[in-house]
Amino acid sequence: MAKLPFSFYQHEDVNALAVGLLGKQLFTLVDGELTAGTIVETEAYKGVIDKASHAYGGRFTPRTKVMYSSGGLSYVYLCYGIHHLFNVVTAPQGTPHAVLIRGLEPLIGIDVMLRRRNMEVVRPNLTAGPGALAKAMGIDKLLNEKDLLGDEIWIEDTGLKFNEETIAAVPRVGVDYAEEHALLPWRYYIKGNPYVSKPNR
DNA sequence: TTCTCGATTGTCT
DNA sequence: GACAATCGAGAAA
Repeated sequence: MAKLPFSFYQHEDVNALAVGLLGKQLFTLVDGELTAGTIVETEAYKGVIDKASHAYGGRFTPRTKVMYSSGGLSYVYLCYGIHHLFNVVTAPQGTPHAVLIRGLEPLIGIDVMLRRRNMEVVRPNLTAGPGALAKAMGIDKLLNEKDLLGDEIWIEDTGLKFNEETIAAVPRVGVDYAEEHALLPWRYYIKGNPYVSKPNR
């Protein structure tokens, strides 16, 4: 087991990176409690040319500035005033690409995840969906702008590989406002995995 | 300063 | 299947 190196996050091709993150393991150490899970669903957000991205058109604000940093940082933000969503910042400095983690298969600290989610038994909705998994992993805005090579939140390579035919590429969720970009198949997931989120609507 | 609305989820009908 | 919850970023003034 080894943390993904700095170089992993520097690729310009955010779509390839979103696929590459599938099967990797996301760890958090929050309040002394270790949790981890396998990434089974991601979405690519392609910087300034992507209408669904917060950095579309080169928008540079206090919130989005972390996306312009060199890859390998976390980008956590609050959505709908309720849910924290966790992104991996990618690409070299100046290119605001990011990958949203949407689905996670629990591995370590499942009891901790259940407590954080106020659940009794493990069901797929424990960590299926970006808001749900962030809560289960203890991710909130305090984990924004963290170095993914640090000891609070990081990603490890397990050597797990998937055949191309087990990876689905479909349009992203919840970005209808992005017009023609809403149709781009930049959502990736492991076919058949129960921890893949269900599109609402 | 004020106003609008969202990369969602859980609950109720 | 419809809808409320809830708050801060971003834009306009």
